[in-house]
Amino acid sequence: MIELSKAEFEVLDALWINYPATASQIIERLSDDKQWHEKTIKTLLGRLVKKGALSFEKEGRQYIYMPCIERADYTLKESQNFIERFFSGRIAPLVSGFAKSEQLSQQDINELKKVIDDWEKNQK
Amino acid sequence: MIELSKAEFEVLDALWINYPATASQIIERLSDDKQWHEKTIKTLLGRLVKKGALSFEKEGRQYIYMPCIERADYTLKESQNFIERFFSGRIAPLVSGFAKSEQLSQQDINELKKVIDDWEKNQK
DNA sequence: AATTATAGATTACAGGTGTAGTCTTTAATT
DNA sequence: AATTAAAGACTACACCTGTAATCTATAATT
Repeated sequence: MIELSKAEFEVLDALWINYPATASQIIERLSDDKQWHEKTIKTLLGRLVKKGALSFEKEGRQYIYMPCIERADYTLKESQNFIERFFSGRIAPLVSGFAKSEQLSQQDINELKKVIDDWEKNQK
Repeated sequence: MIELSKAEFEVLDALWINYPATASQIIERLSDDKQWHEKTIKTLLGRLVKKGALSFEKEGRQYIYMPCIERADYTLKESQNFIERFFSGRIAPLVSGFAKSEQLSQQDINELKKVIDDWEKNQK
């Protein structure tokens, strides 16, 4: 699996919003939340290309970037990894930890119920 | 929050199994799963002390280590952090990702239902 | 008492990461 | 055509991390 650092992930995340996109567009998108220097983002784009998470095509003197991996795939793998490391691979203890510390809203509960519901329908 | 590396967490995790404990006991516990050199584990213990995750008392020429933080607290914070970074702070999309990729067993579902049940009882 | 073994302290070192600055090339502007 | 500006390439550098090896002090053994 491709391993991304936190900062690299955030750059890729900005691309996932809408792609293909140029470096300037990505920099623009990130400028709301982050105080990153343009050069910093360019460095991260380069590292993402090197790691195989992005590809690009030349257009004039700019690059047009495209993700090579899907967000859902990446986050699923990270989630599995996380749950393995901290909860021996079981998901309920994670949710239970949230419940115990009052981190769950009624909306979370409703959404979780729906996930369970859909899962059960799928079993039949 | 105290930030631990993966390796540091695993050492602390071995201490959480049962504490207080000496370095040798921790090394012993880790030897089943890990091929770590004794020196490596000592280094990690030192870093954990420096980060404030462990304390110790001298006993003869050994140290007796104690965790300064609880596992549940640490994993809860890591979980919040994780879910914030990857799922904008919402937990259901994580579970949903597992469901979609057939990562959920009937047991997981049962456990999740119980968590929801307990949560609802607690609301009344 | 002298020697040895062992615990912890200190040092090492390469690769990853956050965070840019400088260099080079080429498109755009004067 | 000459100059400037901007894109990407390359370089930098300190701190973190994994993974130990060496140094130092002291408890244990001969």
